[in-house]
Amino acid sequence: MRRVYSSDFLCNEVTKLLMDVPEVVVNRLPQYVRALRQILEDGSEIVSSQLLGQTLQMTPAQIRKDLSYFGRFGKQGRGYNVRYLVTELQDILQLDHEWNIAVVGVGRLGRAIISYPGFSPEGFKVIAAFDSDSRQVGQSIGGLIVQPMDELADTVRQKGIQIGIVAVPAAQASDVVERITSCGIRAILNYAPVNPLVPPEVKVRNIDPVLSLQSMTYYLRSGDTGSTSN
Amino acid sequence: MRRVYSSDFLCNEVTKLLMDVPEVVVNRLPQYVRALRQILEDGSEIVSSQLLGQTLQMTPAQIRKDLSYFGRFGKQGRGYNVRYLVTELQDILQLDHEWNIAVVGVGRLGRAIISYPGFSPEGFKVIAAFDSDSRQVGQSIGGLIVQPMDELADTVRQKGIQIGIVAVPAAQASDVVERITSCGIRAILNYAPVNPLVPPEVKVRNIDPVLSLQSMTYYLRSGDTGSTSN
DNA sequence: AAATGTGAAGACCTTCACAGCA
DNA sequence: TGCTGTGAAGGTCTTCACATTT
Repeated sequence: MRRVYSSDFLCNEVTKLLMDVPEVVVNRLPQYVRALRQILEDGSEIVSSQLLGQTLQMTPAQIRKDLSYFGRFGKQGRGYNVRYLVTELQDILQLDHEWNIAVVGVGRLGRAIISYPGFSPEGFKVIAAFDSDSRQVGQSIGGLIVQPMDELADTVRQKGIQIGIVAVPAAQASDVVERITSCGIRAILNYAPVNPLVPPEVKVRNIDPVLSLQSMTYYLRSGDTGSTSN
Repeated sequence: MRRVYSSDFLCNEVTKLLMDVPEVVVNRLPQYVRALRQILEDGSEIVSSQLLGQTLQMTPAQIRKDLSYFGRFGKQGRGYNVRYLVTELQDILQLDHEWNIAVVGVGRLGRAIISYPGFSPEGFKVIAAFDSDSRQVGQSIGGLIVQPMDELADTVRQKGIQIGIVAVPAAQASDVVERITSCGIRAILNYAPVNPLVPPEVKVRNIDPVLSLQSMTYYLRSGDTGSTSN
């Protein structure tokens, strides 16, 4: 009944990519890429899960298990070829592509994002800016002319924009996210202090420093470092 | 056999606070606070876990379980008194305090953080700024005079600074985190693209938009929305 | 009747430990 | 020998489902 190639066929790398990989695992891959690039810069061509784990404060087992979702990149007894592993992970994450980004909202925060020099070396290009405030429209920010919101859909299509960054006040955020997703954009980096509702095919990452601070203050109880005196 | 007060005594709120609450639970509390404040503004005095769950895209069971780590705040058959629940959660998270913050690194990013208007309404006050570059020292940014790094320890002590924000380049981040923690600071918001190693009593929250983008691109595979054609 | 609080069950993720290979 | 890749075990978090209370 079972055909000769079925086992290998079902387990090749293409199929692995289509398998359900836990999202926590995917979220760690960029950290691996960053650490591996650093290790390469420091002159090592080979790395063990042990050593990589020390660098990233993770257990070697977790790293091996994570990588095993995508293929068999190591050599038993030796470790991983750093150069090879980096390129594989970059492929998996599609970091070889260039990604075009539109920023919506050009207030203080939006301007800082547009001028942030850390995106473009990683292949993330902010190539359009939008604002609903007509006084902002037409202004030049970091080489971009601010466009009105009703040009969003056309520009996304014409310029091949795949990622949206939301930098508008909380009150407008849900509407803006709705407009962005209805243009077919499936990845949103959201700086507004709301957790927008999106269709299941859309990924959102929220960046919210106030929430981060508010969860840390829980642990800032006076002299206590975790031990109790019974 | 069972003494009248024993159960209540062992389960009072002080004891609950000392129990080990999962960190994921603590991380959700600020979201509850934000949503509850909004609900209050919208005019509701009572809310059910059902309704709160809809707002936050969480299951009602999760909300009830999370809250149960800290006390019994609801009334069966009625729901939660919003005003009461907000104040309880604010107490738990210590959001009634004012928290003093030092920003280290006054480059583009550090300046944006110092001038960010979203911290202070939430009780987070940036009251000092430091930089290792002597050309920055002495400059005024958002009303703060940039200080040299060797004044860090004294200023932290004198001004009662409890939180540090790191906004320096990756290469300096580990050193800066080390200096900050050695001043006794136990909460760090890190904008540098590294995951610094800290003693167990120190909490770090990393804010790294590039990592967020790099994990989303994994999912941006062409027309596929998750279904396979067999 | 309606909604909480919570043990128990289930899902998910991490770690272990070892077979297998260089 | 040394290190990977991986089933199995262990641990953590989420969800279920219902007794309980208003």
